Amino acid sequence: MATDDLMSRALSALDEVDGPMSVEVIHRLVDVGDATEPMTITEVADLLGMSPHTLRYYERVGLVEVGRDAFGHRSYDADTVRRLVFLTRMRLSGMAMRDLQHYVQLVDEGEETVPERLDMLLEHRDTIRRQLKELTLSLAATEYKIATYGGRTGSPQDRAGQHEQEPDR
Amino acid sequence: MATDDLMSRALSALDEVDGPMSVEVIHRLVDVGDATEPMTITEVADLLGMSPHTLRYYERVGLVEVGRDAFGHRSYDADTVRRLVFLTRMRLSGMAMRDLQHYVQLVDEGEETVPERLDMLLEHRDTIRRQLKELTLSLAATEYKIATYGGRTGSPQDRAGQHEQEPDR
DNA sequence: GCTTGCGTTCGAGCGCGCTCAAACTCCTAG
DNA sequence: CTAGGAGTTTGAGCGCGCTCGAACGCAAGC
Repeated sequence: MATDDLMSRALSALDEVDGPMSVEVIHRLVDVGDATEPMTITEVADLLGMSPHTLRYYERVGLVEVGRDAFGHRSYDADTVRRLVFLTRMRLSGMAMRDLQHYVQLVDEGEETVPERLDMLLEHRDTIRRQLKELTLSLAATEYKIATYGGRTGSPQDRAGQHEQEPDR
Repeated sequence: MATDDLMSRALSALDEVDGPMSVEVIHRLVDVGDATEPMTITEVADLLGMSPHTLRYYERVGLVEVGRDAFGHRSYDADTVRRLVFLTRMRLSGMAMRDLQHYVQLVDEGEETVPERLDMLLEHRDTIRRQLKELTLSLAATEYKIATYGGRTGSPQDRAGQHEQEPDR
């Protein structure tokens, strides 16, 4: 999955984020750069864990419009950064570029598209939930196999159910 | 993510799977076709939610060896199916084909590669855990935006924290 | 005997999401 | 004055994981 790419990049930056899912965390997701100075492309790239190349690409395909400063360099204002944070979140959870393009098009069309946007979000929420299920199953399978190999999983139910039946083949 | 592809296929089949993560569930993951008759390619494809094309492709790249019956048709025995179930689980959780190829090569090399296999699994377990974190964040962001749009999320903390600050832009 | 269906092999093609190279502009520091 | 560094545009290229088409084989049913 190309999502995988994005994901793996984002994951490295995630290691220290732990603790409870709180409103505060959600705000970190949504309110980056709240009423702050415009940012350069590399600053935004660093913030989002992506390359300037990718940011230009997102602009090219119409996901964001970005202003220029006096030198012709891109200047990302707070709103644009917020949108990019949102888009990155959606990408990370597997929403296709195609769908994101559709979504921002709806946004540009105005308030009467809110219901359709809502539908997209609801559907995507379900997709994420299913992904969570799948991943949880994969995690269980992985830990199961780790257990059959006799490894310390570091998980709660560590040494449970090793009845030696040749892990692989 | 190409993983996305596989995932989305698998997800549709997942809708009815609910309830607690139990040993029973894990066994469903690992012990499909326990000591049963060999299966045809389409049977296995249906079981795994993938196409016969993809199964042939997996064989081509060396992930499995598959015997033939009297007609030259592929015949998947229980061990092979088990391996495919495992491989599919790993793919679904984002392990690269390259890594899976390496893994099965290690399996073929024998018992002395168990430590390296274990390392791979431990690392992959961590990857899955990070993905779960990421997805959880994305889910929160999605639900937050749904809330700002005034939609019923169907989630516990539905109408919490709508302070109207234009969802998008 | 001929069609239908399910399988085979082989190589090529494709969609996605980036990723990069080349040639260029502009500003700043030494 | 020159060199370095950060940015720009455009179009092309790439890696991944399938996915497909074409030509063929074999068996069962009408």
